[in-house]
Amino acid sequence: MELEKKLIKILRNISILLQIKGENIFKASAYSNAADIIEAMQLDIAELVRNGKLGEIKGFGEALVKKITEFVETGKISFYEKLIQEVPIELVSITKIPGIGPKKTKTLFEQLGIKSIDDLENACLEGKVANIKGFSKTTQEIILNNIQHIKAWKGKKQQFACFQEANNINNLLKSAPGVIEHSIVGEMRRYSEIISNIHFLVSTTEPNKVAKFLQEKFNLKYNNNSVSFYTEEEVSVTINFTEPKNFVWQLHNFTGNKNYIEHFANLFQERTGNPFDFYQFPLENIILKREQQLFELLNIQYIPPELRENSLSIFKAKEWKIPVLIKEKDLRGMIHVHSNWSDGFNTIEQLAIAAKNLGFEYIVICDHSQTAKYANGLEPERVDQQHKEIDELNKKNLGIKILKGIESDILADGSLDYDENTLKKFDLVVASVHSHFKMTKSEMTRRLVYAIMSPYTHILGHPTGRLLLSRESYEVDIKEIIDAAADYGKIIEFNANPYRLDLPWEHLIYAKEKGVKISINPDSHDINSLTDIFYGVNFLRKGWLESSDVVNCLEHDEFVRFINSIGKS
DNA sequence: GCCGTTTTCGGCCCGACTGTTTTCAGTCG
Repeated sequence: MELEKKLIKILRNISILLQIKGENIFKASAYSNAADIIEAMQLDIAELVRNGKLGEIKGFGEALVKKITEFVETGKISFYEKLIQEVPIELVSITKIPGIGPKKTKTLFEQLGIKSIDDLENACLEGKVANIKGFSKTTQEIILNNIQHIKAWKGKKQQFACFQEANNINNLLKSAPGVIEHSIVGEMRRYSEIISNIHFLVSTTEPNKVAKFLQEKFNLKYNNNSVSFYTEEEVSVTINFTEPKNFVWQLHNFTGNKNYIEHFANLFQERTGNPFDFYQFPLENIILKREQQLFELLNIQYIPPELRENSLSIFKAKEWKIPVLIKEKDLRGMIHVHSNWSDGFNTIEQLAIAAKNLGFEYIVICDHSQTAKYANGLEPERVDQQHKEIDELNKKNLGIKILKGIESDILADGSLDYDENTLKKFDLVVASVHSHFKMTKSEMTRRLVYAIMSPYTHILGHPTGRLLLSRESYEVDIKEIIDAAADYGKIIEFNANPYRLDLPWEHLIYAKEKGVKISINPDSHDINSLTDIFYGVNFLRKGWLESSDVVNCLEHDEFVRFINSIGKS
């Protein structure tokens, strides 16, 4: 997939550069659209070029086929090479700043020669941006503010975006001379949503040998007991070395975060009478073979790595009250999936069969509602047509039940996107915010509570609206939202899209406390990302959820009964 | 640039918000 990744990036760059150049927007979109298709459908580009089948895929015309063929054969696209001579490639980074699109980027470049985010920051600080026509002091301040956000996000990645690199390093350590044992630790092992450092622990008696081996692959810094370096994707990596006798001890200590370790250290001291030492296991007569032994030694329950964030897990482990956390195989229902009726790539039948093959008993299709024009949302007439298709598919007995859902926009006033007659037709309604993000906290909270109160709402979709490392949550009192869901017996979504992971795990803990049921939903737009639901389970675990907290774990008939009971009381 | 076709070029992606205008261009979902 390396080839495709490179191509996707080039196509997206072409799209942005053409827009900066002032080309027809539809021409520019053709490139980003092609990139989206390659990504969503996981196309094997080299194979398609070889059999001459690329042109048969919708969205790939003569020009794109020619350029992509050139790319497969030479690794380059001459059109692109020429384009970046005309428009500096660095300008793409400026369009990533919220509120700055291609036109403003062009103006900034032409008038002030701004090419990079650093240039732009300096120009703002010098007050030059406010002097350009079309900009103002307020805009300048907003830009500066947004640059601060982007800088704070630099060097960080979403957890899933680090899998490949962590895996590569893992494989490398497997074959490295001198490595006795090794494990991932830190944020990755805890399943943090955002990763700032990929961290490994290596058991070895010959740290120099291991370091030398790694030195051949990476440009690294070597201190006594660790090496650090950056990957090609600019993620920081640390590898700590330890003597075999301290491996399990350090595995535990490098996994927990600071707050957890502080509380663990106190407990260790209290229960063993020995001072806590981060690197050396203080009890000389015991050799730890597994982490479990450590918890047994303190006479507390085993704490899974994803819970080692703070004192809560230690407190509960002392009381032996850590629950059996949800597992992938507990899931039975696939909820909130988009088909090609709105902005998805696959037909309902393809989605249903794919979900069945992943082991699911039922799937709830939730396309966009009518206000979401940009996503080809369904007007009431198309809702009827879609329901007819679902009825027919269900008659075919595909081996999976298909339910009629909708992802209804929550309008600015908190109402849903259809009249009652239409709303009654759905088996399930996910209500989500897709517009009017900039409201005051109290206005947004009132809006969401109003949507929760609707007798037709079953699930509140992506409750905070955050996009990891690109958009903050909108202003909302999330506790009040969870309280309202508890009061009205409504479900809250955990959106398993790897860029969302919304509701955040900290709030899942509160939702569980209040008895609110959670629905884990992939919000997928193609068959490949249905598996995001499995990725999401890790974060439900991080939020202390058990299978009994999650509606997707209900078998079909129970699920339908449960859904039907909502809003009727 | 792609698509679909009354096959050779017009439509495609709409509407709301924002900030800067004084009637609208640019951005975003």
